[in-house]
Amino acid sequence: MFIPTLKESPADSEVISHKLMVRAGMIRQLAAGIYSTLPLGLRVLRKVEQIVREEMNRIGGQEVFMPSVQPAELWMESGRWSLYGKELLRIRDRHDREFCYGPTHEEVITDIVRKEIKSYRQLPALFYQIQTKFRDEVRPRFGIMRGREFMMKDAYSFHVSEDSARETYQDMIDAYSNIFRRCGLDFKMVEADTGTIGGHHSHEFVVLADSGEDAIGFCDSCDYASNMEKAAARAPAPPANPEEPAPLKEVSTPNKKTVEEVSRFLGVSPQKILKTIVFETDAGLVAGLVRGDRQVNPIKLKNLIGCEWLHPAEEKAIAEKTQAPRGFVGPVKLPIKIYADPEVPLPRNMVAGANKMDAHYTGVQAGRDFSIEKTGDIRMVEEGEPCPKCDRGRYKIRRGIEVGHIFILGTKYSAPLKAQYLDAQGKENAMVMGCYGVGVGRTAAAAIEQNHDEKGIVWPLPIAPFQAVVIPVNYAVDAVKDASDKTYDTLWSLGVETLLDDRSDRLGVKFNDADLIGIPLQIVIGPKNLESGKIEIKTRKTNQSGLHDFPDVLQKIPEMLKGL
RNA sequence: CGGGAUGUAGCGCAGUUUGGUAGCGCACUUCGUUCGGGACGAAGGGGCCGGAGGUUCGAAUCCUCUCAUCCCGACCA
Repeated sequence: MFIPTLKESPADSEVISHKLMVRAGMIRQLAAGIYSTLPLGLRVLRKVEQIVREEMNRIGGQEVFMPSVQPAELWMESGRWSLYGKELLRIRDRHDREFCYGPTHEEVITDIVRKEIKSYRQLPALFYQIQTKFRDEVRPRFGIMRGREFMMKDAYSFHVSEDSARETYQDMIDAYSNIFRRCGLDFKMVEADTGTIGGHHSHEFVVLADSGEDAIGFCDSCDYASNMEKAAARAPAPPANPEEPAPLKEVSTPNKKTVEEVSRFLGVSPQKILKTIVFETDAGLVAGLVRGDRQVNPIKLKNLIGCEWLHPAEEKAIAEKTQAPRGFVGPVKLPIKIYADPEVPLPRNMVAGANKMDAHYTGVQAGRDFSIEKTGDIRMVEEGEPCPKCDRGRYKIRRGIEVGHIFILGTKYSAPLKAQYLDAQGKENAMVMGCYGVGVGRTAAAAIEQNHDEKGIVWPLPIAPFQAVVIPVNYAVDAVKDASDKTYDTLWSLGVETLLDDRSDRLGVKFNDADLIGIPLQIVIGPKNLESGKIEIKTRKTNQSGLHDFPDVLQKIPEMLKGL
């Protein structure tokens, strides 16, 4: 088998899974975020795929295979042709017709279903596929973990009702839990924002790893867990001793722009300063107001406003509306809508920018000095703060790799694409949809992140490319060759996927490569042990080895594997 | 898309400051000796120094442009 291992990691790799996949001869890079999968790597992907298939089939999923190249019209119909942005790789054919390389397949599956499924009697329906997707990521990185082209399982369900969708959603939760458990992963299911896919109910499956790109918050006491995009803050308790309202007063704060500078200059704690961040949105400029020691969570803010998009406003746009440079913006007499965190309107005297250069107000009171358009949780939560769900828990914040994401979409696609069914009363309704993704390559990479040591990969048995590797000490010695070949053949006949290292390299090379590619069981066959009828069996994970009778032990190997 | 860095043999790198026609380690080929944890010796093969243009008698080296890749940030199922 072609397994081009490397002693040194390529210079352009950063995370451990990327280094090890390249070193183990699983993948090679072709362009930024685009990888070829070599034989060993493919065997792992196929293992993950097979587990996914089994779990999808178990809950009634039917496998399909949809085109990777999709016509623009379909995307225009759903509205995403203009919404999706540069991440969508757009291409033209020879007739100058527009297409895209599919980043996901809601449009295509919905097109199939709207044409073929007409009656409530045909619902619910659940389809899935395992396909290569392309998303033209701004910055691909971390090897196969954040590639532009990647293998993904995507599933789509169609229902007559929200309740029905929720049933399938629950099935998916079970299936996904099985998938990631079977892949040997330590994962968490967390509440998530729906992002550009849309919908209103969503969970991510996240593998805890320091190299992960997602931050997640979870309770150290109950089962609450959420992506930091969404992690809820517990409603603030009103202060025990409300402060006597002080008059609004302007104070000079020359060149004090940051919360920290103002806090030090005026001798007030950051908690008593109002942080005013101006955002540009499709609904115009808005201000997000949080306590000085907090951070605005733009996604929560966007959801509170109910707008399509939002980003921090340019200095120029701020100046036009407020006559104040950044750092001196405040809510008092601010001519734009104010959205505030619940910590803001508590009865306290606050400090805020005076909307003019080098000045702040003290004694600011929400309600009296400015009015709030809408109050809601719009801040980032922090490590150690109280859990929003239970009374005892505290937030923990960790990084993780998103390996699965499930959504209830509602009618976001079925309505514009007119995927309708006739109900029992003969009335037309839009189907309720759900969609469910698993990053296949990312799951394999995540498994490496969680299962490796200084020598290389330590594959969990279910996704190991092979279960055993036969290492002849010297394949040129007839007795060793015969015993090795016999072991190899016997193991395959016993259903053990086995690799035979028949290279003429020195033993050390073979051992090191075997450790690197992480096959769970190493079977070492050498002339000395063979003379006394023994072979050596070593487990990769524990590095423990023992001598066993040859060939009798071969029959016991399937049993030994079960114990791993 | 902003900031930073790097492109020299299959891989990892030196050489660039101070211009003189390319080197080291690993890998590869051949021979010999080795052979239970990345062997040793000898002899070899392989690079128009990312690309284009310019300066110069002469450019891997200096200048301009360009492309690629990586890192940080912004963004993101």
